[in-house]
Amino acid sequence: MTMSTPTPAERALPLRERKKLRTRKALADAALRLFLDRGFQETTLDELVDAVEVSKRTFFRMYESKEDVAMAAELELWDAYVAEVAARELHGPVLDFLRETLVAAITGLGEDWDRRFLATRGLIARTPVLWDRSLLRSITVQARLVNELETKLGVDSRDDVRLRLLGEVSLAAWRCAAKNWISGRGYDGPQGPREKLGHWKGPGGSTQLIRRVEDAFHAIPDSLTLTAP
Amino acid sequence: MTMSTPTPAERALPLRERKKLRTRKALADAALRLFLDRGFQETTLDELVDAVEVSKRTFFRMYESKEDVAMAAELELWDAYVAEVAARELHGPVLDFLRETLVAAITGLGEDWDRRFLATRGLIARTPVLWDRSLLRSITVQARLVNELETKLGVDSRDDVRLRLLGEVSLAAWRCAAKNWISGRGYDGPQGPREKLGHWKGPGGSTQLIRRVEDAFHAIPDSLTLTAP
DNA sequence: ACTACTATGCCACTGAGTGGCACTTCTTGA
DNA sequence: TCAAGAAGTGCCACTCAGTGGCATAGTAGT
Repeated sequence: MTMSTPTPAERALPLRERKKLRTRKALADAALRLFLDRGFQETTLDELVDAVEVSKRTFFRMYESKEDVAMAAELELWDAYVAEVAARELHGPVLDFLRETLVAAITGLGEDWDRRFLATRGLIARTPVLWDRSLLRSITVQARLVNELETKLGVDSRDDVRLRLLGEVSLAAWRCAAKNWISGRGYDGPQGPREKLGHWKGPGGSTQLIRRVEDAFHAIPDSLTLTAP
Repeated sequence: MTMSTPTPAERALPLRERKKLRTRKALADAALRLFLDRGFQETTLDELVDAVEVSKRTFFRMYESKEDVAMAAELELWDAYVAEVAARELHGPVLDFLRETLVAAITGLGEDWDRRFLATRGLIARTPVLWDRSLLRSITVQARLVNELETKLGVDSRDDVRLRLLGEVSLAAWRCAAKNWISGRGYDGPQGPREKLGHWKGPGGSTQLIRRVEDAFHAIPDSLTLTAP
């Protein structure tokens, strides 16, 4: 386990918690490295656990499954998203709220996350079981979001359908955005070429990801009226 | 393995195929019975396989996983849906097309399916792993649908986002519909009380399911403009 | 009947995930 | 400062889905 200079936030936590977070992070880092190197299926949990010098039992106290540790970066995003939704005031169109909040969550995660997430999505894209799990997580987070929004709006179960649909649509937009972000490098979205933008965090960076997200959200109304000749 | 009077469609198939389909069905039936009786997690594959007097190896030639055999009825629906989409002419609003086709697929599956599907959804609702798997399948079918629609429409990858979003939204509507169908028995949708309808296949029948589907699809445009005070 | 072919059975094996208990390490309160 | 007590960890045996390989039995075509 490598030592690193603890952030102020870490310092505030009791020693026990800090240690726990450190092995948690060590597991995620080693997992990403091993999986990228040898492949997800090809790497066994025992190998991962040996590399971090932790028992398998401890691993399962940190992560629910082998898939989850590979997608640790994505799980961080979802936690940030839900927290952001809970923290923000809600008024105006809910769909806009969900988009803005998602963008805010991405922005708030920093550059290190940026790199890890890019690598993670690459791994997910070429590993079917991870792809499935990622899909599933994106739907599960929708339930958490809708739950939060219900409290905020105080809706009864009658309006439920609309709210749930809205959650589904938002996460659907996310999935489209994330897919395009990884696969389509040379694509200029409806907002025109990117060179004019000025500062952005390089190819595949979170700035590009955010643009994909906004493109996808903006495409929603049009998609509903899509008509065949 | 119980014998039953073969339908004309079955008679057309070679003997080998018929046998295969029969064990396939026997597995699905026994699985549903056992899982409903003892619970999904509590029943092992070996027990199921023993009950049908088939080897475990054979089981995995029929179904991909333990989850899949429990959701056999749902898989039938998805196959029917995709087939229906492939068979129909496409013109007019694509969202309407997807709704109508889904309704047609449900209608075409018959009363036996009706009963099995109701039981299946009940099982899914109280079994987390099945719930997850069902969610996943509903997203996977979306990929198949979009694929089919792409061929029909001849769209380039630029329009892809809209088409994919449309697929996502449709399946999202389905998930809402299916959830409400199982959980909310006493709920009168926006189309008014049901007693006036005349013929329908009883509580939880596919006629009710279809109404849920139509309600959910109709709620889509409204949900997008949902606004907080 | 003879030959493809293909579905099935059998069996050993992998590997994720769990339960239980002993052990170590941190926290807390007197 | 030191003794509980709590929380985290390691070890080990176990369950059970899912797979690979090969022998066998039943089916289709000639």
